[in-house]
Amino acid sequence: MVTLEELVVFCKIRGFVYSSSSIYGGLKGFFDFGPLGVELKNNLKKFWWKEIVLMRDDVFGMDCSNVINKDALFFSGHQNGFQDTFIDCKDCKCRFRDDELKDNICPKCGSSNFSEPRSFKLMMNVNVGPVEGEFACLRPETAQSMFINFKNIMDSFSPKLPFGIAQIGKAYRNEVTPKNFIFRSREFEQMEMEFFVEPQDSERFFFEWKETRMNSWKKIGLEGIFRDQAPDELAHYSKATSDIMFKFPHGYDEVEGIANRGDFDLGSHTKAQSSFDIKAKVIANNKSTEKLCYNKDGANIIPNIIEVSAGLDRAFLAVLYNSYYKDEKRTVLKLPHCLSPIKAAVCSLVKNNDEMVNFAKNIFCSLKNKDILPVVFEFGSNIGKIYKKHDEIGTPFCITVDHDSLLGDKKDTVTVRYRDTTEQVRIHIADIVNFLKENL
RNA sequence: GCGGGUGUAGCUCAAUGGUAGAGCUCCAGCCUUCCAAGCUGGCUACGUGGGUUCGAUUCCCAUCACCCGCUCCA
Repeated sequence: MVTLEELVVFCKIRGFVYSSSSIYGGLKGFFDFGPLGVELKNNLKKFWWKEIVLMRDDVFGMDCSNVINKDALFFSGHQNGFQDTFIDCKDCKCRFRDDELKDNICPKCGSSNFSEPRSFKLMMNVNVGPVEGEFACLRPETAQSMFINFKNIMDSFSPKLPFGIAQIGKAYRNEVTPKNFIFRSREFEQMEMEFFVEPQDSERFFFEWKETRMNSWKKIGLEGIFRDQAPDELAHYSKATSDIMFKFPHGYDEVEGIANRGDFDLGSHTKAQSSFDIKAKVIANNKSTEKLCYNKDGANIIPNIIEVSAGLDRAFLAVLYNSYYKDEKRTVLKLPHCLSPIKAAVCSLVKNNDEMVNFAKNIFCSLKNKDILPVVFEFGSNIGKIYKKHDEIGTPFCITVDHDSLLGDKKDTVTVRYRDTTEQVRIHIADIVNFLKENL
């Protein structure tokens, strides 16, 4: 199997992922997606959006701002949970939260030789407006903006439970240790859906969504395993969480979490909390301006939430890793066709024949006009090299114009080469578009 | 943030206290009827900043990035 190092090099030389700000030495935990990377990423987003929003009639899509009001993160529990002061013992190198230290003596070694207290802020603050000072945060997850838009969706669409709100977007966390390439970074993209249900239905929908999500990944060739979180590792909001894990160079790891969040989120962000029977432990809220409830048979209830939350960058890495195939002869990225960054390459067998090159160029233009995209035009001095390159980046089909295409009984035909088998078939140029539409 | 390791071309790797070589890739040209062919020519590197030294890619320090381990991962 391919190692992470090889995959990082592959991503760089083939234009999938570069480290951010690389000509200035890079920036830890940040990455730039290249021309092929952005196509693959967009294809993953398209696939998810179709599964979660377009093919259902009970999920509303949104695209919320990346900057979020600090109050939202205070009442969500993030502000308190993710800001700590740490002190390091210089003698035994252990780290303690400042509230763990009594009498300035290290519990491990008894030393009192400590570093200065250092504040760890796991959320990224951002200065909003021209006056200096911290006024807002970059969101640490896309979820909160969907919870706090609950009332807006209710007002605009009057949906009946159960229904969902979905969003794809960037989130930011000051991870202490970004690692494993794009697996853990400080700016990342999430694909999240919050599904609002009646409280008594929450367990049923939790299990239903687990199955739905696992099956969805299978459609793009990812075989995952579940890992149910133990009670003591659950996040502060969660009643139950199950992770879907895929194989990575560093082992199986989490790409998506399915969580039963109970009434924590709407309970946290609603006003008039005491007028509801909120089961979760929430912070008393005196700032929210709206009741986030649902009228069921004349009674106002707080809906429960089942969350499906996937890491797009992690899915990207999982797809690359699990599609990467290498033997003595060639490297092939066996991507599902719907994810391939380039759908087809139109090639001229040789480049010192203007008629052949122009013939191929015309096919290339016609494919573009028929919306077969992205498609590229190739005329090198060695057709084998062109095939090799497109095998590596996962292009499903190479369409090649040769001498037979120009005259004789095979005039106006081309060869189509299959990425996965290297087999070729000869088809008439009038059939290319249909062939691709049927096979992509 | 701590401890350990690493840093020479796009990639893989050499050499050297006296300003660096190769293979592959890439670009241009010639040639070529299908899976990294050949020939000719060409571009490109000592992570960054200081220090020691007549002179540093080489020694020292710092910094940045990457890897391993710890802490962390809502």
